[in-house]
Amino acid sequence: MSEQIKIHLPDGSIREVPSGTTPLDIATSISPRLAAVVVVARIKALHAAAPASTTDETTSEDAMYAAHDAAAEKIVDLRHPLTEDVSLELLKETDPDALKVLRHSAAHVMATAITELYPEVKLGHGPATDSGFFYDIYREKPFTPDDLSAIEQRMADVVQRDEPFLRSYEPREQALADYAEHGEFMKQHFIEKFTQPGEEVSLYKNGAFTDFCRGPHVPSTGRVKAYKVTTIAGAYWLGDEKNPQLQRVYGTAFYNQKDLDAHFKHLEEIKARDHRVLGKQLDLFSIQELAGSGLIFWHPNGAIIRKTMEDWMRDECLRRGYDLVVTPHVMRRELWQISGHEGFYGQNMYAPMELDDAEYRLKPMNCPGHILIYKNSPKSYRDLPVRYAELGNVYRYERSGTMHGLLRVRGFTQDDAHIFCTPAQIEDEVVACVEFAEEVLHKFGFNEFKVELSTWDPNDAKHYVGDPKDWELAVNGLKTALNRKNIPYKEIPGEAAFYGPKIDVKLVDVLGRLWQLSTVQFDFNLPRRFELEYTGEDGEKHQPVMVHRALFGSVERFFGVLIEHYAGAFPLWLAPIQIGLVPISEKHTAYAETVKKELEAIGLRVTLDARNEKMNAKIRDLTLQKVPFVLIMGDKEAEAKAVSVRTRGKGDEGSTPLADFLARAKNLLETKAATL
RNA sequence: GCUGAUGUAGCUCAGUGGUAGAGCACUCCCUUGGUAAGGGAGAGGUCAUGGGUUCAAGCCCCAUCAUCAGCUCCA
Repeated sequence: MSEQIKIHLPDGSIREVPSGTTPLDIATSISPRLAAVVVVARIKALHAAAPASTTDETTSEDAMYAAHDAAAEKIVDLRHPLTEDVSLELLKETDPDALKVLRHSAAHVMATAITELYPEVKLGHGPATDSGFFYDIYREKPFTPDDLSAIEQRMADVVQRDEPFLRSYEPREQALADYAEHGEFMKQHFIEKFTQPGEEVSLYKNGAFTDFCRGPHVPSTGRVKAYKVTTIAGAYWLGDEKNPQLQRVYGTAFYNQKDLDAHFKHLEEIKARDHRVLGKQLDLFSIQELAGSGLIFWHPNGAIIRKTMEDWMRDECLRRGYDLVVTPHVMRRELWQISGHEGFYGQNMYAPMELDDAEYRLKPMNCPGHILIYKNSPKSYRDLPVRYAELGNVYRYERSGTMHGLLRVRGFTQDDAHIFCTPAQIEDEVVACVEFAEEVLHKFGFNEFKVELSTWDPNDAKHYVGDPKDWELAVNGLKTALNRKNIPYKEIPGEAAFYGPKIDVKLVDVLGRLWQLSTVQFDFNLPRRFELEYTGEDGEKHQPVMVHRALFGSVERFFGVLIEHYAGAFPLWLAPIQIGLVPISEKHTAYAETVKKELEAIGLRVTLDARNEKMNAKIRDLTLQKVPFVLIMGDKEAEAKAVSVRTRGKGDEGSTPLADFLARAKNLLETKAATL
């Protein structure tokens, strides 16, 4: 151990220390105060060979456990002995990586509490998540809310004891035997999966609690200062619904109470933006138990927004060279057999219904309908590309537990289009679709998005139609288009539609959440299945290819995301009530009526609150309805033909001539401004 | 579909086996007001649905439906 190693610190200094020195030693040597606040260390080997990448095809489960070890840069315990030249960064509580470590440690603290309270449980795994941590527990009896608070209280004891997290190693066979003896089938599985025979396995021990774990951890349980056990939910062992279900106990943790409070405040904010909550408050839509779950009723306030969105979309399609079509909701079963939907998508379709001697099925997609229109008359290469667009209502069977407000429903409207073109035209058409998608997102106030390219999984070929050569061609077509637009994208194998690969545009909302909406898909299969043709320049018959695209994706889902993005405070052009009029007393109502007429004349939706109420009450009610402009008028305004303007989010702006306000509103309306 | 929780007035929610409650919203009356709630009165409920236990069920038990948090699956 007399060998010296060099430690490079972030300030550029280099320390020469004996091998085996720990980050904690170094922190202490810098300053004892630093040692007290430091939590973990980030190190990077300076000369070592690149870490051996065991295999490229890691499952998500592998990745979950391998993440730390695979990275050239890694996070280690403060007690981790350093044995080679490294760059070392001591992480304080404020580092995001340090927070992850804390949460992982909090999961151990929770597991400690749980095993103390309920010795009969078997442990699964307990990782940190984006917003906290969980631990999967197997126990015959479900945990009750009382159990959760008992667990939380016991955690306080564990924290109080301030037990150090100590790493140790044990022969694999020994660990396996120990776990087998206690019936810890999940731990056995993890050891078998993540370690090799003959290896030593890594264990972490705090007090009497030991867990198979790669770490790293904070120095001791006392560091877990602010935490909460939040909820419990079922989770399948290894994510497979054929396996037994575990109880996943969720919690979250922070280094201090202030951050924990802020976290819950943030959750409150998210809840206040919840489209289901706002949908009720603003009377936008409802779901009726009598009608069935996953089916949306658009109330007047929601329907007027929808109309505005749809009008814009139709106009935009026409402007971009699409033709509008409308196709039926139910079509004969044979059609769905030919298209392949019955075979590849049947699980998601409503059951067939019998009418006369034929069977019909509700449409889950619009493509076959558009194909029939294409086939209805012969096409020449001069006609291509043919672009059919429809706001088509589709119905898909979703399992009962999966519905979620407007975001996951059984009946919805797709702004669907199918482009029939020659192979040579694909690239231009795909580029045009992606540009159109960008325009849609910008128009509705979303400025950030991410692009994914979903390809097939050749190992799972039975879920897809077509042969590998075509798939490769199609994927390359989409890639070329994306590259031409210089759009960065992430490739995701196994996520393609059954008939072809797709480009998914995921938008990022104002809270940074990702939503899957727009999609552009390539399809060579349906043209083949329906024997589509066009006559080429050479007079011969050729087969067109198809591009499917939906930009809102689902009008329902897009609307749901829009509600959350704007927190219900829609820009003027979309707001159901655009202007609220408040006469100060009843004697000003007549003047308000004349103002209302003038505003309506330029196409504004106006509400006049003529109730027998004080103006403050009226202002409050209109404000809670998130009306963009509230115009208040009394004697002064009536005399001067003016209005007193109250702008949403800004408040009182004082009196202004009515003509000026009309010009301002007109401008916002005509430009469809994304804010106010 | 699975695990757990929840379902009471239009909305938000109290109500631990003995005559269904509050606030807001609604209707009427009084009040006629300068930038987020004026005062009073009234009306409104097969306690999700269907069974069961009990002298007695909103409350306890079973089933179904729906919602919520997850899991799984997807626009």
